Amino acid sequence: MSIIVDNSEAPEPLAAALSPVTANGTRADSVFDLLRASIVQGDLAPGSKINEPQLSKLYGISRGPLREAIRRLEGCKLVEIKANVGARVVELDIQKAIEIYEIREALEGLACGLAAERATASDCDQLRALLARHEAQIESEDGKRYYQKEGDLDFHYLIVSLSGNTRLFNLLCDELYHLLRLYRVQTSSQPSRPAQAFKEHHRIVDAIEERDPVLAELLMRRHIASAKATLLAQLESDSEPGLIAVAIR
Amino acid sequence: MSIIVDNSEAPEPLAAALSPVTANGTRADSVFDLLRASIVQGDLAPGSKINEPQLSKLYGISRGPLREAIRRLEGCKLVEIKANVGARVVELDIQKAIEIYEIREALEGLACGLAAERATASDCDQLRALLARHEAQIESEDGKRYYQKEGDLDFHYLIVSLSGNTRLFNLLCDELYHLLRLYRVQTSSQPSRPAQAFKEHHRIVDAIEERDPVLAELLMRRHIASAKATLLAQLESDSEPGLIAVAIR
DNA sequence: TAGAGGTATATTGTAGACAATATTGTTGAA
DNA sequence: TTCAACAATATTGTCTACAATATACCTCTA
Repeated sequence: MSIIVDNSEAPEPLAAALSPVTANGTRADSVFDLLRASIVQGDLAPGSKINEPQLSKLYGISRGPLREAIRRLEGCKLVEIKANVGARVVELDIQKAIEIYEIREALEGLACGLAAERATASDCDQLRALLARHEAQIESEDGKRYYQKEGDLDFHYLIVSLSGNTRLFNLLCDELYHLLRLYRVQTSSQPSRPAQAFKEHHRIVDAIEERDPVLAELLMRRHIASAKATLLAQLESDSEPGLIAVAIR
Repeated sequence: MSIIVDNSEAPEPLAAALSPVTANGTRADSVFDLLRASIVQGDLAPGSKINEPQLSKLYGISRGPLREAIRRLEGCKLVEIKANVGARVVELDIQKAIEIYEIREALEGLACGLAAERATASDCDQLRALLARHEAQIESEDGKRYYQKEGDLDFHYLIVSLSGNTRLFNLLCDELYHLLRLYRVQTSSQPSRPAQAFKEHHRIVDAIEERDPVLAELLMRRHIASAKATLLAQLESDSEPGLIAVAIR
């Protein structure tokens, strides 16, 4: 599923890597996508330095657009920049995880409530179809892993898009979710509670289908609060500094 | 109150303007602050084009750091960039205002609940002192305007900081609040309901002081929902396209 | 006159070179 | 051996110039 192509010292690595992904846009946009993917997938380790000359040579572009891309990553909180020192990939700690989950609970609760108000019948069909697909996939081992790894975010992604709030969608899907994926890569990510999560997903869709915004919000908040609780429990056992285990649901 | 000094073709306008504000940091950081202030104060009108050569000459810097600053503004949603076309100051419409207030209600509700859990006695004293100052200022006409213009955000600012959630603080105070200020500049901003808002502020502090997170969250959400309702009512009357009136509380 | 086409201009996107700062390594003395 | 000061290196910050694209204007035709 890697977006990045394996370019070993190709003369035009960026152009080669990006033409299939994003034909339009500037180089700064392209390296932003590439860098974000590299960070989220763990190719650029948390805490590691962003070396401008090195990356500039790797991607075959000059440092100008590269620096613009880094600034955007800073806006997404994926890197931290110190003046005259440079950028480092963000490092995750317990505190940050708690903060993000607090925010996520509030925002996804909002999104779920709005979705319950605005979702059409065909939207609900889409949700049901997604859950059915998950159910089918969850039976095979690969599918199970998929569901645990990406399926959950797919579900949340769809609900947020059904909220109809564009800004909320950007906030969650363009910023927070990428950070969550980063957390996943860092964690050993033992399957925590897939069956329970699956059941909760169904109940959330029930509430949306019944046009019950209050219940939908409550269920989503509880769903995410459970994930936070699971996370905190895992953090108790894992005491490795700098590395934290995060349960995504 | 403008931060920008009136530099008519000065040789080092940026250095002159910035030394008192931010001695450290890069030029990109400095122009970011300057540009954000210009946008928020209305010196750069909504919808207007960000002309790089022009601003570069105005601030006495090259386009490199300027472009980095613009990228950061994009991250704050204060400008919108189109590839090969450039950046424009964001234009506000009803839809965007509604979306922002929905998000604000959820996030400030969260912040207020957290503040009720974590605020110390001295924190509560600070809140009381702030309200007392507002009460004193609200009696003079100037103070009244101040309270309407900035005092309210001061109150919300303090509560968010008491939440103890750094990321939430950044999200609200470094991004959303600047947008709200921008809305204020665009609006005729007739004093909407200062007395009512003042009462609501007091009740919110009561709940925080009594360590009642649920009530604190509820009151804050209601407080902001009222502001949203006031806004929508004003939008009914104002039908000028592109210009919207926003009640901040 | 209205519209299409093409040229001229302006603006954005990018590259490369230089300056400023931080980091690293080395030398010397206590 | 350890620490401090200094030199060497590397990296970041910035500027200037050039290429690519979009915009504006102008001409020509129907």
